[in-house]
Amino acid sequence: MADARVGRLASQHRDAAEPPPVSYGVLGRLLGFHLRRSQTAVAAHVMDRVNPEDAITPGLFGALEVIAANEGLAQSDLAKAMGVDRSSIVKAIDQLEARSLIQRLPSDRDRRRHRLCLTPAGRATCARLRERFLAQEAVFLQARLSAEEVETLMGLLERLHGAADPACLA
Amino acid sequence: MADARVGRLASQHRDAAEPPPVSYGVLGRLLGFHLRRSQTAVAAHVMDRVNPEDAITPGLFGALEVIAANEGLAQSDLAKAMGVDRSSIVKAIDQLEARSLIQRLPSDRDRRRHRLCLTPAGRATCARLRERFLAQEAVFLQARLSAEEVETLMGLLERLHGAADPACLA
DNA sequence: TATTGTTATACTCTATAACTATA
DNA sequence: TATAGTTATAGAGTATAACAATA
Repeated sequence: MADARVGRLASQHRDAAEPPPVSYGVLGRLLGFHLRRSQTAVAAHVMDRVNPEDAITPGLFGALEVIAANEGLAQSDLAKAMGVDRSSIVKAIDQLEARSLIQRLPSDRDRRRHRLCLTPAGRATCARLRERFLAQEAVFLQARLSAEEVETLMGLLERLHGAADPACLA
Repeated sequence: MADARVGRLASQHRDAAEPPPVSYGVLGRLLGFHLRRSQTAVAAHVMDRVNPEDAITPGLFGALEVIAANEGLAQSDLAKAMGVDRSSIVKAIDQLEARSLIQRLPSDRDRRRHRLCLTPAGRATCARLRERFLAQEAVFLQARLSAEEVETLMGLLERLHGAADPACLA
């Protein structure tokens, strides 16, 4: 998902109106279209500036951050929080563990469960990435929206999906 | 799961709060997170009610709609409009053509190009899907936001990505 | 030389189903 | 029986690189 299209639109071989005035039809009135394009644009911007050092994806950082905010949670809980099947989490956990950012620790209450915990290195990396993601999103957003508009947008999106953060108050 | 018999199993680790109060940490302040969750939620809602009859995806409908709004455009133009590589479009076009919704017609100006055009059936299907997508998005949105808030949201997202519709005025 | 469509290939993300070990 | 983690597998969706035909 590199999406590094910073390249030029080289075709200058025609006269005046080069860019084909393609119409999006009804897509301009479909929220799903705008959501997808916006999500892609933000992810591409952040990935282009965060990835080089850490080779991390937004999804992988999301998992790391949720583990950091809920140390000791089980993989099933993480999957539920991320809105994916528990089988889809395994490889992500594998990657984070292979980088020594997290550990699967045994639970003594229930020997089926793995308690997901950050390593000291994981805590440091997570803290660094957290600032990186916040900072780079800010760069992207500040070029396009006012601070107030960003707040409005966040609030509307939060109401759109149900995955708000009831425990974020703590 | 209808948890009718609470007395038996419910006491282990399900004492007071049934849903694990997982915190999302900083994700709640990251627009990328909210965009992804919202996009997934809208797509799932629409897919669940549009798909059964037509077996179409938002992406496939998007391609169909752009072709409908720009009949005769080339595959490269469609790819550019959709924001993907031209090689990624081929299979989508194949599918739409296999369902007899569109045709690849030869261009007499440039024999490398294929002019993408809808069949009569494609025009009918596109019109039907267009209403379906609009209607089902409306169902989803009306349960969550006011009409004014939807307008605000659309406007903000449109400014977030650059893929606005300059020709949508027509 | 550059562009269009195409193919081969690979990689990511995701889901389903089945397995195991626990509970 | 039900749950937690895992594996195998499959299917979208995307990208890169190379190719033939054409410009």
